[in-house]
Parts: sequence; C-alpha cells; structure tokens
Amino acid sequence: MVKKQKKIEDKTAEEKILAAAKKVFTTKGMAGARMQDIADEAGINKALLHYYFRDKDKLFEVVFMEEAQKFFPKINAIFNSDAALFEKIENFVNEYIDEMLENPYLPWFVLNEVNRDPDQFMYKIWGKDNLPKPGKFLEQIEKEVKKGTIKKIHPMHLLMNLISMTIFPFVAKPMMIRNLRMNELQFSQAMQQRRMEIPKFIIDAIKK
Amino acid sequence: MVKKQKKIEDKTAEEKILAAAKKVFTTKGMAGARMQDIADEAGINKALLHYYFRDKDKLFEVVFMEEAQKFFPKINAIFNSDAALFEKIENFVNEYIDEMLENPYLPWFVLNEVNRDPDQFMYKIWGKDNLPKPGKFLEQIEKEVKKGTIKKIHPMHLLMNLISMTIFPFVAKPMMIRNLRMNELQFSQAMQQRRMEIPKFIIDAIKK
DNA sequence: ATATAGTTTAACCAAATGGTTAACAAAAGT
DNA sequence: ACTTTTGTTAACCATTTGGTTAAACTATAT
Repeated sequence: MVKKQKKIEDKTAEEKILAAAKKVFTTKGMAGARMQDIADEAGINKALLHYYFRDKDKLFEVVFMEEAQKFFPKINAIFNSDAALFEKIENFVNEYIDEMLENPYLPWFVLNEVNRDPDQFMYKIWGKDNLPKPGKFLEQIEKEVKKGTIKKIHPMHLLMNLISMTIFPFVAKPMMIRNLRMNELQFSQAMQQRRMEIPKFIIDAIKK
Repeated sequence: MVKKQKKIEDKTAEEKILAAAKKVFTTKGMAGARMQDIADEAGINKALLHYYFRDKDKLFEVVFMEEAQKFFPKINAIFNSDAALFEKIENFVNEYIDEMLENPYLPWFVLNEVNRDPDQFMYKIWGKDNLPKPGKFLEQIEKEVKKGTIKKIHPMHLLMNLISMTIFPFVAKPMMIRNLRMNELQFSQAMQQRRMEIPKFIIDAIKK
C-alpha cells in the first residue's frame, strides 16, 4: 500500500482538482461548470477528475458539503448557547465574516443549493436530528423585549436583519464592487469593518 | 396581415412561452434551464421557442431584461431625488418590496447575472451613460452626520445595511421558509411588515 | 373555395459534454 | 530485477442539448 505520492511540486493532483473545482463551480455554478474547464484550470487531464471523484455530482458535493457541514453547526451552537443577546450577535457576525472571507464561494453555493432543492440540502447539512433551531434565539429576544431591556421588535425581523446584513454583501459582492467603485482590497477591508459596524448598528437600533 | 391569432383558450403561445421560461429560468438558472423543459412547461413544441425567440440567449434576455430595465432606473431616481434621507429610505424599501413581491425571480436573476458577467449585465441595464450613482445618497448621509442630525456612521455601511435587509430575505426565501417554519402566506405577510420594520429599524439605529 | 400569411409540429442535425477505455508511466513492494 | 499497485493520458463513446428544416395546419382575406 502506498502512502501518498508527493510530487516534487507542492500540490498533488487531487488538491489541484479540488482547488480548481472550487473556483469553477463557484464562478459558473453546478450546471454551468464544465468538467473540461475544471481539468484545464487544474492543469490535468479530464479523465483524472473521474479517477479521483467518480462523477460531476460527487466532485461537487465533496468540494462544498465538507465546509458547509463544518460551518453550519457552529452557527447553530452560537444561537443555542447561553451567552447574552448582544454577545451572540457579535459572535454570529464574527463567525460568519471569518468564514466568508476565507470561503467567499460558500454563501453563493448555499443559496444555489437551497434554491435547487431545499429539503435535500438541509438534510445533508443537518442530518436527521441536528436541525437548526432558531427557537432559543428568538425566545431570548422576546424575553428581553418583555423585560424592557430592548425596544419592542418582532424577533423574526431582528433575526432577518442580522442575517441579511451579514451575508448579503458577500453574495452581492460583484455588484457592491462595481457600484461603489471598490477594489478587492477595499472590499475585504469594508467587510472587516462590518464585524464592528453590524453589531453596533443593531444595538443602536434596539437598545433603550 | 393578421392582427393576432387568439385561440379559444386564454393564453397565446408566446405568452405561455414567456411564463414558462420565467419559471424555468428562475428555478434552474440560465445554464441549468433546458429548452425542452421550457417547451414542456409551456405545453408546446421546442421548435416554437425558436420560432418566437431566435435562441436561448434571446429568450433569456427578453424574459428578464425588460423588467430589470424598468426597475433599476426607478431605484436610481429615488436615490438621486431631493427628498429627505428618511423619506428616501422608505421609498427605496417600498419600491423594492413591491417589485420583489410581484417578481420574486428578479433578485435571484440579477445576482446570477451579475456574478456571471458584471460588466456586460450592468451595461445592458444602465446603458452607456445612465450609470447608477449612489454618490448623491452617500453624500446626503455624510451631510446629515456632519449636521449632527444622525449618529456618526460610515455612509457605505448604512447603504449596505439598507440594501441587504431589503433584498436578502427574498433571495434566501427557501431558507427562511424552511428554518423559520413559515408557509407562502406567512412569508409574504412578513415581507409586507418589513416595509415598516426596515425603515423603523434603520431610523432607530441612526437618529439621535 | 382557395390563396395567403402566420402558427405548430415531427424529425433531424451538429456540437457540446459527461463519462469510459485501454494503454502507458511512475512508484512501491518483493 | 520484476511484479504490482497507483497515477495519468489520449482517444473514444453515448447522450444531451441547442438549433434547423420541411411539411402540415389554421385562420383570415379575397
């Protein structure tokens, strides 16, 4: 049995394929991506794709599902922790921005998948039992409202606002860059600022 | 010359094609959509698609570009009007929610296109000269900050927040519906509420 | 009626595309 | 050394898919 055939070059074929697939799937989507494009991008033969990853669907799944399965439970954990409301909001924003700065393709991929077949995708991510439970977070907001520590607001809308402000700029990145006349660096700097800006904005909006 | 061949049935073939194309393009995207799917959905022969709309690209463009070209200048007009800041925010939210409740496919389509080829898409929508100028809106925010009528906030982030909160729930609709355990009706009711909720949230966040 | 312009279809075609095969090259094991 | 396993390729195949063609059908005008 062979351990791993390390070339003199840095990357093994499998790694090159994964990186290339990530890039092509991200920019063209599952349907728009061509196996030939991925092979070219990786600088290898098309047949190798099938040697390592049986077919297009498998490759697609390997590329994205792994990351998604790691990430989403983290978010779930934040929502369900015993931390204070404002702290949860900060954690959520930070965790998400971390993830998206490292994997800019992820939110786009998730939206595509969830539009294509919500049930199957959700099942793959959360498994049979580990479903996302925004319940605790929503109740926590409700409680704070009743206690009078924050302004009256429908918990659902607060949650939507939080999620939207965090994720959307990444999804609409090309539009942001184009219309606000930014470059790549300015964009990621802006996203770094949002770690502070979003929680501040929300807290200003709801604290009494 | 014949006026228009109205069948005893309600819809003419052309209309059926447009409706079907809208549906299929929306759910599967440009690359994922099959001409055969559209023909089936419309209940007509594939060749008819090419009879009415030369090819796939043309059909795609006719379906969406028309609406986009009507809609975006409206938004631009709001940003560049002489209305007060808070009024602009309200107008923006209302105009957008109107549009997306009627054409739920639009934001998804726009994001897809803008990811595929930002420059060409923007050009098609705005034409050569009529570019989107967020400048005036951003300056207006800056001015209010300096006047001290609103809290100190980076105009770009305020704009991002506004856009994100308005659009994202529609883009991520299947996820919202699934994770917040809603049905179609509840979703559109929630979006109606957001006409008030979003401006209120923003104003609470920035007014002194 | 029948000629005409517009509409619809079945059958085809060529190109693109996902996937396979068989042969070859490089390591690893013996 | 040489056999076996793993990695890689060019050539090929089968299917899908966008698009075409020619014929048939329908409504209207003359």
